[in-house]
Amino acid sequence: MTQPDTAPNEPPKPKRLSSEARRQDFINQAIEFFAEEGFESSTRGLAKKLGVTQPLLYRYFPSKSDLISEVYDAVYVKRWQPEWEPLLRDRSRPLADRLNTFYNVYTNAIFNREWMRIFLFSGLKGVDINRRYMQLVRQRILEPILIEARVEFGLPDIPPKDCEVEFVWVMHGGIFYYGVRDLIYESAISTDKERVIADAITAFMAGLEIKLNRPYQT
Amino acid sequence: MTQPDTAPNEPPKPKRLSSEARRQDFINQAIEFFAEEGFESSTRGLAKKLGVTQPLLYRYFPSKSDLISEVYDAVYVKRWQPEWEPLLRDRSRPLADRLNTFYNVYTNAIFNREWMRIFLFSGLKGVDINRRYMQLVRQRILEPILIEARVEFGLPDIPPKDCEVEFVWVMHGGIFYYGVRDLIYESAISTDKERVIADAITAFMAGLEIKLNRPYQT
DNA sequence: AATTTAATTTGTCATTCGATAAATAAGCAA
DNA sequence: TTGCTTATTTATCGAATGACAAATTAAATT
Repeated sequence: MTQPDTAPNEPPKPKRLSSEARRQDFINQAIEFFAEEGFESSTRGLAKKLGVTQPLLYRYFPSKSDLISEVYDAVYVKRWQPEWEPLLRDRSRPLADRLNTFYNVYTNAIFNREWMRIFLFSGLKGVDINRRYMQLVRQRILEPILIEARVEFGLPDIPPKDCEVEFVWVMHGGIFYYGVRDLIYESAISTDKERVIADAITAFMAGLEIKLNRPYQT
Repeated sequence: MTQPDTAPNEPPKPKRLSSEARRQDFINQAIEFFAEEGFESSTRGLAKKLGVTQPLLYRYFPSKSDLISEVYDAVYVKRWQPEWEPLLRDRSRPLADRLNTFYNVYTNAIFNREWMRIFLFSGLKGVDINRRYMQLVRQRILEPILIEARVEFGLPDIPPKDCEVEFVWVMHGGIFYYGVRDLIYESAISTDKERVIADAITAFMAGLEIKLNRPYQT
């Protein structure tokens, strides 16, 4: 159980975390705290959760809103995986397969209580990073899906129409809202996430084929 | 422009609203206020919007949380229309038609900034009325849709399976999330609500037919 | 061990919060 | 008008809030 504090001739293990590591620890716990209590909750409540006094927070963050910005950054930016887009664009596999894989890994990243609640809280606050996230989803996920679909259906490679993007959004939103029901409202019925995703994609692909093959509609 | 205050031999028009009418006016403005600012916002801010002083609120409502309960009631309960369910069950029309009509009138009722924001705020607070609303949607909308679908597809009339309800939830949630994007995130692309709904229902019906005709899957 | 540096706490501030009591103003009935 | 009732404001309480300065403790360095 016990480990030597340090090997011979090595620098002694610091008893404290580095300033940066401690800061990160504060941010991680702040994610949990604000996700549960909302961003209006007090810095004293957070300090209590951290086991420190409230003024200490101001040693690590200039203000409450700076701390909140770091929380946003840790949740929105750092949990986004760049490999998601190439996964969707891998034409060696049928699009339905790619969609199933993608939505399983994507929801593995975002279907947790902290992420979901922070997303909803920040959306209600109307913060800019929320808007940027929605644009990221559109550009890196939804529009690539439409481009891949046109290729798979043998249709000409023209840019997606707005109402087509909207159609992908509805599928995406349906899956997303399943996560909201599961993790926020705790009212999901089936917890078989893979099955829910597979069914949503089946309907989406069927609907998309109908939709894309009606060129006379705007 | 000017009107006589009262006709002869009629009781004089009261210069003040009745106590109950004033109370209702306060509730209606409180809906706007809390929808925009969140339930954590101060009673002083609300009083300012009402053009009265803050202690006056305590003449009409015993406490802030009582006022909030009245807001919930006005939004969740009083805006629910009982005729929605019979509309879905009207077998003289094809189910896809009924779904289109229903989702157009349903979204007319709930796709407004106040309703949406109050729903999201209360969901994050985990209040009981939110849970009850989700059950209402399931029992009065989603399960009836599944029953009607089985009839239309000529399938035996057995109770809906959980994963089937989940499938309807995903369609419902996709449409709902379109409203969230439009009214909360203000990131909706197309504002042609009817079209978005029609496309969602096309995909849903196609997917549902596939799903219900695979009896060997649980 | 002595000294320096960084981490943390104590104490406190001005402001804002929900709520109450008492004073005032406005409408109504006689 | 006069008196009564209700509506509204003024003044205030205690608690909680974000933030700051100074004092204290603990670790690291010499």
